[in-house]
Amino acid sequence: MNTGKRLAHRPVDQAKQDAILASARDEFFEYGFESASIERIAAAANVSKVTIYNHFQNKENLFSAMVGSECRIMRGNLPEMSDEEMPLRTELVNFAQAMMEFLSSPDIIRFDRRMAAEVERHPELGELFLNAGPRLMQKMLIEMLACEMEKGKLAKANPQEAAAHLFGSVKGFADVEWRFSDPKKAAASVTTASLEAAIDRFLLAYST
Amino acid sequence: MNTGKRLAHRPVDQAKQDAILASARDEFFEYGFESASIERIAAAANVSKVTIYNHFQNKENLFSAMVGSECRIMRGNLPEMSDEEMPLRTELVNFAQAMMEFLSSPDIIRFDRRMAAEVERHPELGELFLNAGPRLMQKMLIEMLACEMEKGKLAKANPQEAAAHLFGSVKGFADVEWRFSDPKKAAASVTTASLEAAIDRFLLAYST
DNA sequence: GTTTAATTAAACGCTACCGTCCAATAAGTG
DNA sequence: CACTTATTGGACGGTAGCGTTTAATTAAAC
Repeated sequence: MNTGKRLAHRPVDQAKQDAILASARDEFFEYGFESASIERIAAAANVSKVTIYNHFQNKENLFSAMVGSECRIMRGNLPEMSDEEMPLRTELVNFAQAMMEFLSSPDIIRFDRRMAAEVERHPELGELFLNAGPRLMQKMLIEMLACEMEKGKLAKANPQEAAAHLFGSVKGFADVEWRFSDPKKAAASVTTASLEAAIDRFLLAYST
Repeated sequence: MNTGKRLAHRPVDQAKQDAILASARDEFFEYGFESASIERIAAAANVSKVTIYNHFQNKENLFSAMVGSECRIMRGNLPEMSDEEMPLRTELVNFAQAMMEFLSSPDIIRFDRRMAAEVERHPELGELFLNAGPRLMQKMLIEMLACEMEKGKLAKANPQEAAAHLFGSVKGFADVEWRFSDPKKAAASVTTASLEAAIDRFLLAYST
């Protein structure tokens, strides 16, 4: 009796799978879904085209798998709340800083730019992305603010709204510039000072 | 002697030019630059392929011309400040409302989604878009707030920063949802109440 | 060493599009 | 009318990619 494993076979080469997904990411992000070439992906991954088709059936599946994989990675890299007790302002500044650094990183911007276009043809991947990134960050922020309201450090208010105000104020016009201009130039425009100014205005608006 | 006009010729059919640009917009926005088909554009515009090449030389030029044309249109549709005197809060709410309606319109979202992707390959078009839309709106807001600060209705502060805070607070998380989820669903989430809440917090943070 | 499945290289038929060329026609001006 | 230019349809060579097939090779399990 065997335990469900097939008995004699050559196992899948996991390294190749990873290489395929990585090449697929580069190719799809560079050219977009429609004009990405599976043959280039295969070549870049040092893999036969047939191997790709064996595992992913077609372009759609490969793209979905790639996006899923990238979402998992992004999820793991999300900025986290620190556990230590610290003054509210410090806590907010730290979070805002981590958030802006994350959002302005080249990988995220590339992901953002390309996914925005592909969502029209792949709506379900838009939801996947939202749930793996933006909505998670939103939830973290909401809980954090709700907690501070509970503790009386912030005026009682709708934490969902407060999170939107904080998040939005900190971003300001920056994200638009990131998306449509040279990210390097745009990223430089976010200074610690401008970030702290946003936090301070927020604290003023939500002071007890 | 003639005035620079050539004397005997068949004039360009302007209606055809417009049809070409309109079809180009639909095609490029639907498929992206790389996999848009000039032959489909020609067919959709009821025009011969040669006519397109006569006027736009190649795909790049056609794309640029289309984006330029769309930017001109967008510029004309930007929400404007009303001239009438009215209470500050009313003024801000009106502007915010117009802004959100503009930003969440299907045309703008489509434009935004596609341009984000194409900017990597056409950086100059990103600048064109920024200057025709976002940066203009930013400038309007800055001037408006600077003016109110001058009048003493708002606390003296950096108007550039204040504009970022106002703009960001009003948008909140909405634009992310617009871009990656079904715009119809997402647009519904922006209520007058949430909009007024943002304005009121802003007024609190910048009260004199 | 035998068996089984993973992987490969090469080629195939098919479809699509780019950018160009040509000969024919249409629509205005003088 | 004659003239000039815009526009057309069709065809062309060249490139490129998809998804499939085939026959051969490889790597592990037994």
